[in-house]
Amino acid sequence: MRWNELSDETCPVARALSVIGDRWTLLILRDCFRGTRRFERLQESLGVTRHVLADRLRKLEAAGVLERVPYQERPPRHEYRLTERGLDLQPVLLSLVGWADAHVPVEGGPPLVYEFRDDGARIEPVMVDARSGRRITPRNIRARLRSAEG
Amino acid sequence: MRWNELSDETCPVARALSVIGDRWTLLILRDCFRGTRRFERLQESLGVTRHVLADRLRKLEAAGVLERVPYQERPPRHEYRLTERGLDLQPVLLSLVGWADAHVPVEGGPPLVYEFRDDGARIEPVMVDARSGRRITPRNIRARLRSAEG
DNA sequence: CATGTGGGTTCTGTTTCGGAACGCACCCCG
DNA sequence: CGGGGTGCGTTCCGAAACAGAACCCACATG
Repeated sequence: MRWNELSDETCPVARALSVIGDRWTLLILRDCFRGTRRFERLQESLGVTRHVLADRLRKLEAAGVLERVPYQERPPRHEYRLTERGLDLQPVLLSLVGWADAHVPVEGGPPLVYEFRDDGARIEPVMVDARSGRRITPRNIRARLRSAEG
Repeated sequence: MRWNELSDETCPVARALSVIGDRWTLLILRDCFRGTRRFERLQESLGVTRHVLADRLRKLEAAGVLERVPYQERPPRHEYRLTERGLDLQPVLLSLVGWADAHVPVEGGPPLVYEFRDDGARIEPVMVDARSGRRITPRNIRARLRSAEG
């Protein structure tokens, strides 16, 4: 299978990965969530080659995850900002962080923590069902094919 | 930066991606969550080359995400099963699915849905704070560096 | 003995990547 | 005006990863 054929797949995991499944893409997005928006800053933060960075930013823009916003003319300069679609990737990043802190830890505990903006309360992200609020675990849910009517 | 140097990074996203950031790895894990456990089944389901599949399975086993469980001797055969560490990746998969269904949809709506095993209630996964139950959105949380004492 | 199955390894040619240099439009400084 | 700095890429080359296909081996079955 060619990598860009993934977007034709029915499976939602495959479709998501066709956009963000690249090695560097999630690291770029991590930096965007941190507030890094400019090419030069991304490049020095990530250590990725400029060529690859330019390519990924173009693809993320084409996918509607980032948008180029001009911040000056003459010379034309712009920054890359997360769109709503990009912001919606936050759960993916948070899940990765949660998993890494639990299973690939660094000594001294998690180097960064999340807290609510309004009251500073520490956050421990978990997945629940939106309606019932019930906790989702690997064992208490199952997937079901929604063929014609679900 | 070399790809396998990622595991030395402090950033938890980078550490997670050093394990599962490969193109194929999350697709392999998706199949494992579906119950596919054997080399031959994975290969035909994914369309990945046998070489790459063998390599990724070895790496996932080394990372403790999958384990080889023998199911017969003579000839020795084994299957790959998710460990606890692997099962804990479920939120990552669920977030990807949620994002893809919202932003890279297929016509006719999501092809598979999740429900609770005990009562069959449809699940819509969202992230909340484990303690307070408050919903997590891209805008209402912030990250904070935990330098010495957090 | 021929065929099939499960689980790989070995080849070869194509993509992709990393590293470094180069290009270009502009600014500021003297 | 000349030289350096900045921001954002593009071009080039050798190295790594990949896809596709063939091959291998230990069995089981007929």
